[in-house]
Amino acid sequence: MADRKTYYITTPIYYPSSNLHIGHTYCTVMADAMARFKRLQGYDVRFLTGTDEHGQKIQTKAEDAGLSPQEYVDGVVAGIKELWKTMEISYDDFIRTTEERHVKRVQSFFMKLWNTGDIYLGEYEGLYCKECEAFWTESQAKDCKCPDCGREVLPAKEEAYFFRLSKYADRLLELYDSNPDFLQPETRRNEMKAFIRQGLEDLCISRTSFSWGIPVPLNEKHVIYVWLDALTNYITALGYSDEPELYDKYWPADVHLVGKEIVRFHSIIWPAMLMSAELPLPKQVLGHGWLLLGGEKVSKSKTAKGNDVIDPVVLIERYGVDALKYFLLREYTFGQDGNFTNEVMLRRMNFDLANDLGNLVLRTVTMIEKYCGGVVPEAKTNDEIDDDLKNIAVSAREKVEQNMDKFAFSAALEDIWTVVRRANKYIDEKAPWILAKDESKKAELDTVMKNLAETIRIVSVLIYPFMHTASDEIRKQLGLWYADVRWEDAAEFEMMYQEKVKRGEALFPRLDIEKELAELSDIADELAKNKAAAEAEDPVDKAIAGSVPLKLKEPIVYDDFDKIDFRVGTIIRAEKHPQADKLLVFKVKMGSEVRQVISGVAEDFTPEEMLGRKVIVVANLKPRMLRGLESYGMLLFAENGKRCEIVTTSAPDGEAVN
RNA sequence: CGCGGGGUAGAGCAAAUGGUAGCUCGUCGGGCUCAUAACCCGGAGGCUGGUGGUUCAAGUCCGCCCUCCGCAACCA
Repeated sequence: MADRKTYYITTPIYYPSSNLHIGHTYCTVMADAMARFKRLQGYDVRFLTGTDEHGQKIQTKAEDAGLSPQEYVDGVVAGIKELWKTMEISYDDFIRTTEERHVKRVQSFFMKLWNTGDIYLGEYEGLYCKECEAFWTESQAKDCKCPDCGREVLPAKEEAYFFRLSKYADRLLELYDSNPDFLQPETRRNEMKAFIRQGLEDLCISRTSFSWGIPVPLNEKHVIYVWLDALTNYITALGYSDEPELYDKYWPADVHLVGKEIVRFHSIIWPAMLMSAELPLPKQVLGHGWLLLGGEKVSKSKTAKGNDVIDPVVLIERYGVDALKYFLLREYTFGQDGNFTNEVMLRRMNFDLANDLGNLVLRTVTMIEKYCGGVVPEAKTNDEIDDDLKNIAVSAREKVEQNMDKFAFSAALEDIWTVVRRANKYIDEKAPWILAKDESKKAELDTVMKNLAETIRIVSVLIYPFMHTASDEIRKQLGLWYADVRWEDAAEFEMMYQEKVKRGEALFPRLDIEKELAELSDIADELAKNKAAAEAEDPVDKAIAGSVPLKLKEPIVYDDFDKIDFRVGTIIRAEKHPQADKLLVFKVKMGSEVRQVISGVAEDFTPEEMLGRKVIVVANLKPRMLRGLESYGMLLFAENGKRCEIVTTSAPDGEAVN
């Protein structure tokens, strides 16, 4: 057998600092669909995913949890693998950067770059937090405060190895220009070009400030810092440097599928390192967009936001893997950000899957059972409508291929759905229930049933890369259980003969969207609570996790706040208002000025209790008459409707409060 | 002047190399009863953010303006 063409596709290796969310799922689902598509087309596919397990953050997290870093990542990685199993991700290899095969090959790659002279020892300068023993960049450490502990960070230096990234700027620009496909979509390429033009600095590739990493071969004080460790996974997983069989077969990769935020690393650092090592470059880097929640980026710390449940496991339990995959691939256009809400998801599932596809299969199988004794008949007639259906069904395959070549999953699925919709329309045009009433129309009725069966068979092939379980179920119902799914069959119309159909359960049950929304909302609340309970070792973290937003008045801007003049004062006289039960009349000394302020706190405090107390006064409030006496300001109290506390301070009288 | 991306029917999104602005949902009206209250047909609804240019022709190319949003070296 002649060697089949190979296809090597990768996802990023994910950072297991906690469980993965719908965004990671989105990326991996795309890679999986592509891998399955290429396999169906006959390619020899290799699909790699994995985890990037080293670094400061992991080390710290593990310490907090009282585990060794390895124990910690083992736990998280087990969860990730479980998720991919649930999602039916068909990866061929899962690489962990803590595996021996990776460690030794990274060291070998490091030495390769060292020997070319592209690595040198220098000094890393950054903002250092002593407490956390971590370096931060200026943008991370806002206002010179450590983003983790909030303490001050100070400029510091440490010895570090550097890679001569700057040397490759011109070659990278040339790569983009001579090979526009290398980096897609185009907007990402423009960004990278601009980034390179503003000047590349050499890249720090080692650290001494933490130890959870791969040791630098020449110098055990250092561990290899993120990029050289992580990016090389794409070749170490293939056996680079010591087991050439897979490497020779699959490298260079056809596609590195990555999120837009790490395009830079894959399209600048990675090719530069490969150039230095004189290895072939991947054929393509594709940067996809993000799923947004209410316009914000999804983050690992959220399993749900508002009412939207974004824990893929929950969604799969309720709606199934196929429905979730379909939604992710159909709803969003590759490369662009898209908004995730429960509602758009449920609508997609209902309209496309339940109403269009599921219903088509059901009504067809039902009619074949009813009108043809459950056996797919032969086509004995033909007219223009039949031809139109056949043409649309048979020509979809090529359109899907064209769109898949561009990673336009959404458009590819749309192509498939034009077939589904045409089939539904075909039923309406042919009205088989009328044909069935007239014995003389039996031949035409048979044709309709046969053509529908063939069309659905084609659909079952076309959707296979996206929803193989649904595809299998359709084929089972059509009596095609005996036949393998073959891509080329999607271009053939006459393939079925006397298959025995069998009506099954609804492929995609129709969802009551209102009801689902309400239930998902409850689940979101539940998840938030569980999360708070489960994760809280540190009482502050617990508080943060359990935090529920306060119900507040309309937001104000700083200028509004700045208009208020708060002053510190001392109550030097306190007495009851002669004409009001609830009011106390105070004389408040604020530095040079003494003024009268009336407060409605007579039910909470006696004049004696208030005398001599330090208070905070809203000093520029317009004076107001209260039962015949003027009040020149207000005092601050904390209150909950029942009980009242003075807001106080020990600062000198007259001072401004901000 | 840091870099970059958007602004298209009520909503959410599409529109290689410029050539009658499409899709899904919603809405209004109709059809059908095989089917998961589903399916099919038709209508209404857009000066494609604004403005000035290039062109026989601009959502698409160029200038300026308004506006929303990402990124700035460990978040898919």
